Amino acid sequence: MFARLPDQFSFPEAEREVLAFWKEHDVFARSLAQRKGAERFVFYEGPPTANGLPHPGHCLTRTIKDLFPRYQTMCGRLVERKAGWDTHGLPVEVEVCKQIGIHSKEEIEEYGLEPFVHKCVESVWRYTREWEEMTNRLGFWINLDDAYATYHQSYVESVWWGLKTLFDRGLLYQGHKVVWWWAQGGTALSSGEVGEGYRDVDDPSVFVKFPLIESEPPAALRKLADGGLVSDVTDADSLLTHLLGTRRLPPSVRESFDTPEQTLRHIVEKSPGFLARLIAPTSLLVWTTTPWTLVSNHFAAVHPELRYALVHDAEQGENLYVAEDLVAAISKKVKRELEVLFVVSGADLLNLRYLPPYPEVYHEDLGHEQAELRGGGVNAIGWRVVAADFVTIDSGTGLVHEAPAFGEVDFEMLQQERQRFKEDDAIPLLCAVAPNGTFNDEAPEVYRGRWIKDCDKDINRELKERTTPWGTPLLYHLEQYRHSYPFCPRAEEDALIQYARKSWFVRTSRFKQRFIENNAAMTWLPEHIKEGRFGDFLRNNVDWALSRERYWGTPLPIWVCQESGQMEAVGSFDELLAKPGLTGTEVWEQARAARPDLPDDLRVHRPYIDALTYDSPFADGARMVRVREVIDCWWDAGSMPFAQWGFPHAEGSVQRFQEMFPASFISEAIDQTRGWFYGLLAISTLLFGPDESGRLAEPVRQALQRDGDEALGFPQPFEACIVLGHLMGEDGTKMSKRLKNYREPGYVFDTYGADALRWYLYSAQTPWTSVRFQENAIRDAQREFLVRLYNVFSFFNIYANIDGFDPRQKQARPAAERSELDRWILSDLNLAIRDVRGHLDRFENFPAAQRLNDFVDALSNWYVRRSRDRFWCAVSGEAARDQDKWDAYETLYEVLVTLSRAIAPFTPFFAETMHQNLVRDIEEGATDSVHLCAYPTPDAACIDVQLAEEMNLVRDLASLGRTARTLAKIRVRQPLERVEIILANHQHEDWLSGHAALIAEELNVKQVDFTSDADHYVHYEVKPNFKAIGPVYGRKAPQIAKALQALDNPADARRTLVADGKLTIEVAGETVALTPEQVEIRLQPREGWSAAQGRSGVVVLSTELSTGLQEEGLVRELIHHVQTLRKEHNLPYEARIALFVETAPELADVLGRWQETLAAETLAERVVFGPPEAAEAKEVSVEGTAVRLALAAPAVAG
RNA sequence: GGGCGUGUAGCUCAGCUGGUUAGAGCGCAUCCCUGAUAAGGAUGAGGUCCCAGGUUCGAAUCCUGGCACGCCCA
Repeated sequence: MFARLPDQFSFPEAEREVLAFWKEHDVFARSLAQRKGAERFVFYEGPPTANGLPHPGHCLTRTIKDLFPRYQTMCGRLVERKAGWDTHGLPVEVEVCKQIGIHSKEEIEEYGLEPFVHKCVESVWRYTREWEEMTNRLGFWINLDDAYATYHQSYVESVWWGLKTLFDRGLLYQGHKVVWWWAQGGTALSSGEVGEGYRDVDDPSVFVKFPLIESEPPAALRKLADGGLVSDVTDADSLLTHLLGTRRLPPSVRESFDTPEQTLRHIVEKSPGFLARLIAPTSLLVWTTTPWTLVSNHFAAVHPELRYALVHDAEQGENLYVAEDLVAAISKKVKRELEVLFVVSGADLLNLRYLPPYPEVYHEDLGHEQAELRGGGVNAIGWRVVAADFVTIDSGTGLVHEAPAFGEVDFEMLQQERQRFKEDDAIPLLCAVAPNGTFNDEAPEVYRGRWIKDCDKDINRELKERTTPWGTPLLYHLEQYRHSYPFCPRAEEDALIQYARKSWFVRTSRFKQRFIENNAAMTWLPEHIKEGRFGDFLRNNVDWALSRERYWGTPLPIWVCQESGQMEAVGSFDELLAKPGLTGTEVWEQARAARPDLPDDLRVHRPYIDALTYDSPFADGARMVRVREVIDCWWDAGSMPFAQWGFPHAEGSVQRFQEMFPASFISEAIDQTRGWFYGLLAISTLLFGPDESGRLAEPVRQALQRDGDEALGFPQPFEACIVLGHLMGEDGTKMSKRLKNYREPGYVFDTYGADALRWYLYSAQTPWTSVRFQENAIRDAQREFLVRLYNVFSFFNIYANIDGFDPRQKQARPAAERSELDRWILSDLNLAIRDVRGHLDRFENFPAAQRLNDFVDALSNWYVRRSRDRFWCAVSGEAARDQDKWDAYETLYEVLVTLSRAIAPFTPFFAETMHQNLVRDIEEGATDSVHLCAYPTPDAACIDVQLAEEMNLVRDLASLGRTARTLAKIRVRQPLERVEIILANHQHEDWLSGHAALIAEELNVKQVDFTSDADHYVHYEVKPNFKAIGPVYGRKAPQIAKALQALDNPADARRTLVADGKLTIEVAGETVALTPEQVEIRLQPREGWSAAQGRSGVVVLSTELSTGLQEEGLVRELIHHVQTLRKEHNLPYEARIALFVETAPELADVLGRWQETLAAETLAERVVFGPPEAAEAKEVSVEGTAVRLALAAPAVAG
């Protein structure tokens, strides 16, 4: 006996039982132990932060993360799953600040670094319990007891080891990073803070000349400009070369004419005085809204693809380069005509050299200095034109003044420029401003010590006074410009500035090529991430800004000599403790004595680590002091492949790391592209890959005891990654606690269960879709799959028990000998398993779930429905019939057992419920849990593709028959004499003829005929199969279509095609022979027939009703009413009744003749024609005739 | 401001290596079943595949531009 399923099955309740079962039997641990020594499938857990409550988005991540490890485990692999927590960084600090009601860095320091850090470490675990509860309830199997946490000492030391390795490899350096800087407060602001403080303000908009440095025009050219004759010129070519070299002509000009003389003549004769204007002195016209940054000018930027005009200003007798599209606007501003001499592209202007407004400031360094380029050759290190694609023509001149210290994009431009040079520090960073926002000693003396913005006016005045070498003022135009600009949200009068701060960087850009190579080997879902968002990010790689001027994070393990400024990195805590003359350990000891509950891990954190100083190896008597920065918490997360094991310090960590690298599979949401995904790739490539000379880092070779230099596990560091979309609220906007526009996970678990949520997330859309998280969508997904499957399961449960089916008895025949329906469902089961495995092997949960859904639909709506009679009929003793019954039970049993395993990774709870009921309760020594079973393997012997095709045809024809009935308004209850089926394709006709009974029963007809010549029922349409014709006939395809449409007699054409295997038609004077594959025959029922057409053919209904059929229809109708009445009376289905029927004599007469059927179908022991005796009667209508019906217990009536 | 993605039925989403009847579920309408039963099933209506150009014999699918939304970076 199978345990009877409850009358009211509750998924959430059943799931809680399953949870208890898993716990009691330690199933997760056993699923791992069982695979000991097996091939590994490596999973990395991207650490979430536990200082906020988990929401549905986290459920999505964990749902996807759970599926593939479960599946791979069932496929025989060992899939260890170590949990992890991200515990450092700004989010934690912000949370703590909120808690104690403070805001700024100053306030934190006032509050005290030590108590602040204590609060941080407490805050880290604030919602751990909720996270663990969600994880467990969702059925996400991961080892939470052995979780890594980024603040643990062993983790921190691993990160230190990595950083020291990079430091020693010269990959960690101090540089600059541009931040929004509150100068008065001396601190950088986060983007969120900056966003709060935008206001509209007026700033000066300055158009200033940068005079080009160029050689004097040759005398001959001047002579020509003064009216000389081209015929007198001896060397036209050199004159042209000069004009081209000084960008006075577009590069293409030489090609326009045959000889240099002709070219020159063309220029001279263009207009009177044209050459004279052309060779006038020239400036770049540059635009800025921050005059104070002009002091630190380094470059002028153009967009290489924009067009720039050289215009002549007759009033000042000089030329200017401006963007062509802005000439008119500038001309309007200065209220005079500007003659466009010619136009070039921005690319043509690159590397032109100019004199900046304040050349004296940096003259020594920049004036003439050049440096070697990586690709050979040299270039000036400043004061020249560079390319930048952020230059626009929205305003200004199309040429932008660049002071990289004061603009993020400008600084990035500098970094890219720097990469072109051999020496990393060939180009300096010019910065005439001190951190407090005043000009420093690099600025002209008059400005030093003054707040920069206050100097704008004086600088503008000075620009009027300063002149070009030919004596015109540098300032070309000045106006006010209204735009939005950020101010400090805490000190509203203080404008923020973008300002380059010293910062530590990792030289990732050196490894760009290796990142790209590693990425090329990875599998991304969806695919576009690979070359799109992620690939783009890699191609535009800039060095990783590692350090943060904050408090709660992995301390940057670099100590500086206070005398010499030399530095060294420290790779572990022990290494630090062993340093000569180490002092400061007492600070931690005292803190610990005062608060014994402080975790040991804190001793590697600020402020305790800052207290540790030691003797400098670089200068006698000097001390080594740690730099104050902590590191970006993304670096922590990206270090997890080795840091989760405490590699290489912790015992056994070297082996663990090697076993578990690289990952086979990871998955997180799209926002992790530049976070965790990049972190993993960058850190492992830098650390475990070869450097430029192809060598592995020495500490890595040591730790791994390797002699060779081959990279570790390629591709690094993960093979496949599913990038998830974001879940949105019910209303399509971002989920918001405040708006309450989504259901909490707990509510979903309690109402529908974890399986329902999981199935919804797997089956409703591809996982990268940004989808609305809607309660009814979860309910629908549950109904469509889980409830439907439950019904089949429950159906089996009821009847198997009634008939005493016992799978151990092996009463069924071998599958190959069972009925066609059995073989069909077993075939489809195996096909489904083959498909699902294929999808899951490729990490495609959505099509896999769809396939399972389709299978359950076929099982419920065709197999069980068509098999009902086999289950219902009583055990008869008639051998063949009983055998068929046992076959059916065995088939359904096998299907359900296999299915429970196939769905186990998706809906682990319900799969377990099925397994317990169907297998474990029944068989002695059966596997305890479905999750300890092997994933089903498709059995090729069971797969019958032709049968599947044929059964689909039957289902399709049945559906067409129902359509025809609906169109004819004849309900299925009314039996009909026959249907005729005209197939579009006769391939399966023989087989179908053998299954006419099935169709007949499904359509409630007495007879099914297959008609091949049915011209009187249908007309034919011969259509081209474009997919086959297109590639062969190309542009003739539409003509063929036309010719086919114009066929006089499509029916004949069809016959020809069937008989000859080809159809010959005339197309544009040519003869074209089409094969059956190249055309498609469509059938249309002719008018006057009750018929329906589909792709497979036409089903024609015979609608004539003989008296017998009519009567049978009336009886079925009455039976329907009686059954409804039975239900209204809540009668148990086996209850016997007495039936009273009071109606017109004609109908009573008919019913009388069918009394036996009537009585049998309604379980009536007595049928009385006449007024009801006791019970109240119900008025119904049978085909328009009134009937009074009543039921009574047979005894009462007796 | 830049990059990437998305836009398909009333709703939520598939499809999109180009092929002429564009799919599913829900909802809706009509109906069936009443021995899986506070379930189950059938049938139908419903679509300018965001807009405008282009490539092609042929575009929801490829290209360009625009609009809207989202994400990331500013």
